[in-house]
Amino acid sequence: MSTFLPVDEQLDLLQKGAAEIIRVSDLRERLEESRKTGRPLRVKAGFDPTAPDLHLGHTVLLRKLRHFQQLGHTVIFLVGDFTSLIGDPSGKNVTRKRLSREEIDEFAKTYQEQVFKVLDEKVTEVRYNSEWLGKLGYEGTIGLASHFTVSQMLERDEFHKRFQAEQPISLHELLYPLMQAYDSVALESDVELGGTDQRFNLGAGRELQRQYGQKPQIILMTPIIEGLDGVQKMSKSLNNAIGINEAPTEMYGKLMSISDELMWKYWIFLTDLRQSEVDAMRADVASGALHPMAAKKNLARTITAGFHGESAAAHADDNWARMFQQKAESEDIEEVNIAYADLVAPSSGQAGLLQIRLPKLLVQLGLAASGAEASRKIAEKAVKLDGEVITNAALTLANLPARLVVRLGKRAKVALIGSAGEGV
RNA sequence: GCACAGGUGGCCGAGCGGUUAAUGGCAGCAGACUGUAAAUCUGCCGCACCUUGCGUGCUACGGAGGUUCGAAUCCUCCCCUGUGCACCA
Repeated sequence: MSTFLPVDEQLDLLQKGAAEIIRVSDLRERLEESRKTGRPLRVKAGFDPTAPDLHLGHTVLLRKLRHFQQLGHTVIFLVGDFTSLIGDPSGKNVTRKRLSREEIDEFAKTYQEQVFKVLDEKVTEVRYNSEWLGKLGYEGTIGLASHFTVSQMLERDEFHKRFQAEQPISLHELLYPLMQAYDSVALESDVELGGTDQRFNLGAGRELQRQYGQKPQIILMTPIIEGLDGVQKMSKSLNNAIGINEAPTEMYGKLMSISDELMWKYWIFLTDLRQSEVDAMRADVASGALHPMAAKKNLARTITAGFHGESAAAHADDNWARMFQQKAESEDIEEVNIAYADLVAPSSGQAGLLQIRLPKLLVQLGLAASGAEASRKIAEKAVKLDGEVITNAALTLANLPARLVVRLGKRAKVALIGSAGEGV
């Protein structure tokens, strides 16, 4: 049953956008064997069910998994629930609290909802590593640990750097690579995918499989892509990420804000275009045949459509053009109901005058983090009310149920100020 | 357990008794510029209040006390990190 594509075609797709494959020749060999016997490859990728808020950086890996699925191989979505069960006090989080079974299930569920925006749910095998790690016990753990030496562990760049910098390394952190490696043994994986930052852990899997008499898995590493700033890796905590659950207009707008240089990477890692197609487009921009902004709009639209559909992407496209190219207000800015009482100065409640404090309004709208910050922004002439720059913190309203378009920098919101306690 | 070196604002890192809400750098925000950007330049970058003033008050340099007119800076105890030594059923 040779339902698999010729090996060269499979390799062409799989190699696109991969940072590194260990080793390509092994992958070819294994693909040939699979095609001959009709046995799909078992392709594993692990996920911690702790931060179920995926961004485009995560989708680089997911897209690659999807490619394996498209070629008919078996993708195993491995939930690393065991590490969460025992609690992980690593890094700066002093003590990440130990999660309950229910919490893990909840996280895993929301994780999968997001993952299956890219992966095909019907053909994905979902597994939990507590299935085998939970049974290992102390004895099993020691046995596992005996396969590695301390200096092997310290070869890991992360550990090495921390050791050199006299930063703390908790003992249990050394055990995580072992657990991940054992996952590969338990699943008898043919291929494991991970980010380039996972190199060490992925390699540990190969090593351990060899010691357990299995053929070592092939490693396919996907690059860590830069976030909106174009320098640091995309990460929610660095505030440079595009979440896959973000609204179409947000997603589109953020994509438009990346640098031209970064755009080409996004084309390769976040769309299905082949390398040759991207190269062609890049040549067109270089020659002046294609405006870089047009290429970027196309990118923003393509990616947005992948998560929200064509019509939502088209709408985001129009909206962006109106907001930034024509400098008009967005069609669908968020409206926020605010109680009048929350906007007046606590001390001077002047009767008759509908006077409010603008800083309070900005805070209520979420446009400023604090009143002090809002006051500064007003002084900087960064705040616009219905299109007019405002420099005075005190604001008198004409009548009470009021509607104001408030803009601070790039962001704008509509304030609906109600009369009494509870908004409009 | 002992010794030594450290713990400063989101991060890195100065300051080591007083014009210090605390030099710099990074990150962030805003303005200008532009093709939306990026790069560059400029301003801001603890919180609250209003009289928006080079205003008033509060909070802040691991924690708790203490010395002093005055402490991030000196003392005591405690907590945490690293390094070395010791110990190790």
